[in-house]
Amino acid sequence: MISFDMFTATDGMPIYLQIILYIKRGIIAGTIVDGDELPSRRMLSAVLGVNPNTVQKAYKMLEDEGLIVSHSGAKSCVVLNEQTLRRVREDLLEGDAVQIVRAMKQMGLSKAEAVALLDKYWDWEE
Amino acid sequence: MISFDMFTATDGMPIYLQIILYIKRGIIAGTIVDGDELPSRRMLSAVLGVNPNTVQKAYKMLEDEGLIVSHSGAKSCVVLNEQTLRRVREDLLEGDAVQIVRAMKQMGLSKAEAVALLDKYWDWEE
Amino acid sequence: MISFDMFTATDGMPIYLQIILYIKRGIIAGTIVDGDELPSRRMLSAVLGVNPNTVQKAYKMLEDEGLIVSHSGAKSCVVLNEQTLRRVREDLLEGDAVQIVRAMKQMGLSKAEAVALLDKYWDWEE
Amino acid sequence: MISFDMFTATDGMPIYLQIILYIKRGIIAGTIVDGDELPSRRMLSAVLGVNPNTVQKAYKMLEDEGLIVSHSGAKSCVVLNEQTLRRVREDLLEGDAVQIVRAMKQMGLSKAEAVALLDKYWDWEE
DNA sequence: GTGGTCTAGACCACG
DNA sequence: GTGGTCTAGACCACC
Repeated sequence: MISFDMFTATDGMPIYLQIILYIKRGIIAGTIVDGDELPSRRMLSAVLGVNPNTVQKAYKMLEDEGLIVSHSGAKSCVVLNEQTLRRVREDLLEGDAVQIVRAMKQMGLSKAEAVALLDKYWDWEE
Repeated sequence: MISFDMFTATDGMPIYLQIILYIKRGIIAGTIVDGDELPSRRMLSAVLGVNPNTVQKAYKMLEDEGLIVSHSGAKSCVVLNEQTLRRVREDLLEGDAVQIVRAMKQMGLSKAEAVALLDKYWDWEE
Repeated sequence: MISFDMFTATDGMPIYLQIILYIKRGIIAGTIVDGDELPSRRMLSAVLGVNPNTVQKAYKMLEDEGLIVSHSGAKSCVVLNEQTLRRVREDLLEGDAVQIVRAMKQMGLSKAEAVALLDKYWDWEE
Repeated sequence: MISFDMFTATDGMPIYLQIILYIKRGIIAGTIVDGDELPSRRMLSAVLGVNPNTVQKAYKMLEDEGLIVSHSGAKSCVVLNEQTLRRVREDLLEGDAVQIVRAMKQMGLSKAEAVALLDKYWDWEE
């Protein structure tokens, strides 16, 4: 069972997109693997403090994308093969990296300053 | 005059928040300084391809936050002192850094891998 | 024993309401009379291709309405007296008629056209 | 502009389906013709006493079906050609008639009784 | 003002 | 318990 304890709200990004992001990142990290059961809509919504419907929307989009399967009355399961895993990995890594670099450049940081910033906050705990 | 040529969409974030974010990053970068004139609402909306009302909303929130002043009939000007500049800087840098670190950790990257990723995409142009 | 072979879906109406409706129409038609045994929950659910819980819900509501009695371990029986029968009859006939008339009027039919339409489809078998 | 004063709630049928039905029946009746403007989401929702979102859903499905077109900021318009009009007409007339006949037969009415019922309630006003 | 979308809460059908 | 859907309310972007 996947745990969602690290999840926190972020900016103005819609919650359901954040949930999708979180799951995809877990897939990339290898903490979510083929056959894993997702937490139920109710449980996850309770943990995140959001409406079950918001989780439902995220799960639905993941299902449409072919990353999970849902059957009424049964838990939703992650279904991954080599190809989809690679696709998710490339999309997300590149997307995140590009966005991060753009943000730092807009703030006028040099590459060295960016690395220093990363280093500074890496072990920062909230 | 501030130029907005680099503007690009960011996930599901509302457009007016993206505009605010872009301006704040420019302030941090030093490309926007105290006394600068903001482009007119109609010009900026034309450049960004969005509705003038949307720009208006962003400017209004920046004004409420005390970062710009608008005189009716005249251009809007950026108003910065040491204190507000530092506040904006810390808010944004910290917020971005925390978000970046969380994303990379969720993907299971080590600090070294994160730095390598940053390095790889830094000079990447789209 | 009541038979349910004609049962078909009706728009977006919840299934348990359709079951209730079907039984009430049978009561009006006289095919279901005082003292009749209802089919068991599992048999009816098998015949209709729905979940036993759904049938259970319909029976429960009919029981609350006083139209049937259930003894644990025994079959459910229909309980009708003159008064309840008349009430059911009037409610349903009137409800259906009003709805039918409204539908036909909304489609711009005259009374004669409505009767003609009824006549045309009365002996129509699917 | 189409008026919705005759609209009333019906059974367990979802509200958005009722709205769709109402509009389609108006099309059949000829009271709604090609090029007509639909009432805005807010206005109609106020008249019907439902949430704007419910109307939105009905309009969206009608748009997907090709019966209306919507542009953000402008009113939604009905778009009809001979072919779609005929399709709507046949679908609805047949569907309504079949359902009406089935309901009446389930209640054990003869054709004559059905016609009499129709006649009785035709001039009935609520 | 307009339409579009996100979040929320309740209910239905299923195991 | 599970997932699916309908209704509700608020906000965003556009005219």
